[in-house]
Amino acid sequence: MLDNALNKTYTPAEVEARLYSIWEAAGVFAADAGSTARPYTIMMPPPNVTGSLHMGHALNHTLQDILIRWRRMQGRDTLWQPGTDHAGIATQMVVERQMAAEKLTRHALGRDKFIERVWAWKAESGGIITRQLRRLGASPDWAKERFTMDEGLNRAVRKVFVELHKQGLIYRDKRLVNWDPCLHTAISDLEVEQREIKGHLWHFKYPLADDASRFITVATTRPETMLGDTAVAVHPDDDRYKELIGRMVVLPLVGRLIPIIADSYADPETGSGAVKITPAHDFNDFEVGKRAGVVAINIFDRDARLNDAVPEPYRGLDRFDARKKVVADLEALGLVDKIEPHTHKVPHGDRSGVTIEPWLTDQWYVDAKTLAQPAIRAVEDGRTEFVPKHWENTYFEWMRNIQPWCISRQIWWGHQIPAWYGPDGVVFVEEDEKAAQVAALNYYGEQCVLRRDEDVLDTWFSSALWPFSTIGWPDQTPELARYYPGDALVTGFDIIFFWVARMMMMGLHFMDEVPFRTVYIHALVRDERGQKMSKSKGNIIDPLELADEYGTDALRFTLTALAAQGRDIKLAKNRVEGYRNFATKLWNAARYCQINQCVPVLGFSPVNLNQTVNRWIVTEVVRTADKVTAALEAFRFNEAASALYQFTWGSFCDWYLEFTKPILTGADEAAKSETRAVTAWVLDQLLVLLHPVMPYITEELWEKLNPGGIATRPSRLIVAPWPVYERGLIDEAADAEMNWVVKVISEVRTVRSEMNVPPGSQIPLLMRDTGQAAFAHLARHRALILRLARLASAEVHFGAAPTGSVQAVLDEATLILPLAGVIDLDQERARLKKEIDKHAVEIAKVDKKLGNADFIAKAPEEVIVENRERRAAAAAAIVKLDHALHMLTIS
RNA sequence: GGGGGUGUAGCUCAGCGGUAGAGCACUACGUUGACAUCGUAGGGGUCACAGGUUCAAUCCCUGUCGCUCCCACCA
Repeated sequence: MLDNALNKTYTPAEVEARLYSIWEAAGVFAADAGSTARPYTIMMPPPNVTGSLHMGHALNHTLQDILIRWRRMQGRDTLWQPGTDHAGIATQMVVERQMAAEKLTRHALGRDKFIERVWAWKAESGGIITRQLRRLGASPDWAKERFTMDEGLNRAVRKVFVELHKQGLIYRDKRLVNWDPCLHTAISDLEVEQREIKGHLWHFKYPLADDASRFITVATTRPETMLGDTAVAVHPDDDRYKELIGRMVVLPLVGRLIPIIADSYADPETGSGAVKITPAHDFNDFEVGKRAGVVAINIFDRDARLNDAVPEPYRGLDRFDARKKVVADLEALGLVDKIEPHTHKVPHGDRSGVTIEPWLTDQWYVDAKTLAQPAIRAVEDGRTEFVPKHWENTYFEWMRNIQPWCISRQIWWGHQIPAWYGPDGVVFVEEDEKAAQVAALNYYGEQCVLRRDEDVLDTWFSSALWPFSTIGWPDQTPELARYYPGDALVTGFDIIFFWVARMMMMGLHFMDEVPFRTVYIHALVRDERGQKMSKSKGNIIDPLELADEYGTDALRFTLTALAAQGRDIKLAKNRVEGYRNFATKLWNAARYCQINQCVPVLGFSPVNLNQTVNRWIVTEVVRTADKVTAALEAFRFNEAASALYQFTWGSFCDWYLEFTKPILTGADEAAKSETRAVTAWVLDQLLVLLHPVMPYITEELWEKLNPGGIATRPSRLIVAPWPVYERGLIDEAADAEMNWVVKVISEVRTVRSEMNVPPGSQIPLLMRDTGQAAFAHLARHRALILRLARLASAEVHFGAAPTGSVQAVLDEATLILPLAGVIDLDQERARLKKEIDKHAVEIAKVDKKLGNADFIAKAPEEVIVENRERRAAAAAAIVKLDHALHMLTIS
């Protein structure tokens, strides 16, 4: 028993590591495919192997863990599938940066050696993030941990690629891509971010070929691209230029003759109304060029330096140097019409941060448009639901306008594309080289050397398969049958397009069923001023530092309490501090219970209780459990947290534990033992309800408060059953009685404060004998009434034969209070008069408005007269008056 | 240009047809035998603004303004 005595405070650091390893060793996180229980599945968004835990992860995984722990306690067979993502570009960058310090480049090392090195790095550092998730208390099925590049997932990726290719849903195409000149790879539209840049708009004059004295003026923000111009476009209806359509201009600096073409893309209202066309380096121009049948001239190399397609003086120049030179040279020729300051959005690579160039290359694409159709319908039909609902708009908007998805990347770290080229460039897409050889043999009729495509797939390609690839697909495993589709997906809105949409497409295509029923989109965590946390702003709050300082449970509770739907989370440190205090409060309540020998009683059931206060707290427990369960079902995490907080601190600590003190120190042994048993029971229920949010402190208390072990009480809270109560436990009468008590107490307090009763002195509180037969149960409430009086520093005199129901007695108490002879009636009258005068004008209006002149006019006098004996009536009248005034202000 | 979100106490935010809520901060008093405190009470709000629907609007509708996010585009 002594071993389990609670220290004065809770020390998180001590218990967290110990309890986590106990849980993990006990295997309670593991899903059980052989179980008969209903499964509940959450696919963890795999964090990048390069990652370290930030506040977004902390929120994301806390919420998932709450759901998983809660469902586990409900008896569901939970699978929380963990894993990490190989994060192609990000990881490659990390390793290359490391190598740069050793003056090494990946090209010097060679592909195989480089990849070896990345694997070595992964082996060394890849576990950081999962260790950090453990510290958060996350309880996924670690034994099933996967990596997007492990063998099983590789196989799934290859199979998906090959099948989609055979179905014509993956194809190779030459078109403009977003080229990252720093990373030397194409990236998808989603990996491009537009940044506002203060630049210039240069207006150049292009002379007409057949009349060098006439010019057509074009404007550009990227002067260097003029070296690749192959046309000038004007609007077909633009009268200024109609006669020029079909004539040629001489492209300055280059000398190339290029046509003036008509295309409605040219906006007569913008600039000069004429626009230069550079098909190889602008997405719009590419389309215009295609329509007009003009050639596309590529003027950049992969570093975005000018290549040999431009005149000699510009060759090899960086694009920005070339820009300066082009402007200077045109200026020298007098061909610069004007230069205006111009602010515009410029595409940047989200990883490299450099300006992206549209560049003409061969890449692999997914026909997203086709795959999107079933994915759109699934959400329309409600087979998958977003919470909050409005994110469905975002999803639809993007899916309905979806563009081909460029999936090839010119990097080394990732899933190498399973495509092999024959000597003549014919491509064979197969799951492995052997199959490709067979296909080639069939095609050529002889063995030949095949060259594998060097590119790798976009990281998100493999993540898109996560919901089924991790549980066995393409094999038909029991896990695949049991855990697909998942129940909930918990993620941030920033990856709805990157990940959620693509899982929907792939899941529906290959599994013929949505990958998850509900997508819960949570908010972004910002700093306390509402700024996005970022390294460059230096406003990052490290979740693990907070966990060190205040305890993991306090951090988890904070995030939960702030996770309201529809608003970003502004995280302030003092919130965490507040919830640390909450943990301390809980700890001390438990300590109080222990000191008072409130220990769980074998076979105890909270029915047939004698003490009102006990029936009341049981009622509160049931209501709180209902609220928490309903809140979790609706993903309203903050409501769950708030119900738990209010119950724990308000109902349990402030009211129940205070009210029962007189009982516990009193002489009524039956009442005492009942109260002890109920107190212990309530605390147990509370620990159960709090466990999903605050797993550590609750588990620790569960253990400490159960020294002997009770057969019916699970030894570990993590596997304790989530409560389902009998409706009969709700006792409305007890609830009403307690409300009366509370009301009386507040009445006494009000009187005290209004009468300026000096501290320490007492108000006599008389309990009038109603003259009826004594009720036995009044005696039961004696302690309660005494407690009430003590709280109010009142003195209680029981009549010779206390009678009536508790409520009746308390009712009498309110009536008798003012008769104690301490109230200064003149003072009271003046106070009321002042109150009424203050609202005289309004009263008159109310009077008219309500046609209730009689009551209002007489109210003051009557109220005061009545009040000489019944202060409560006066209070009621004031309330009525206030109500009337309120109605008035509305009208 | 298109689409969201949001505007409630000094701060951070809940609530969302029926007399305005919490935490923190502030003030006063009380507490050191569960509580690195805790308790009780208090001050503090035309619920952004203007219309509309309703017996009744912070809540629903329309519009305006502010802040913010996403997507597209600006030669």
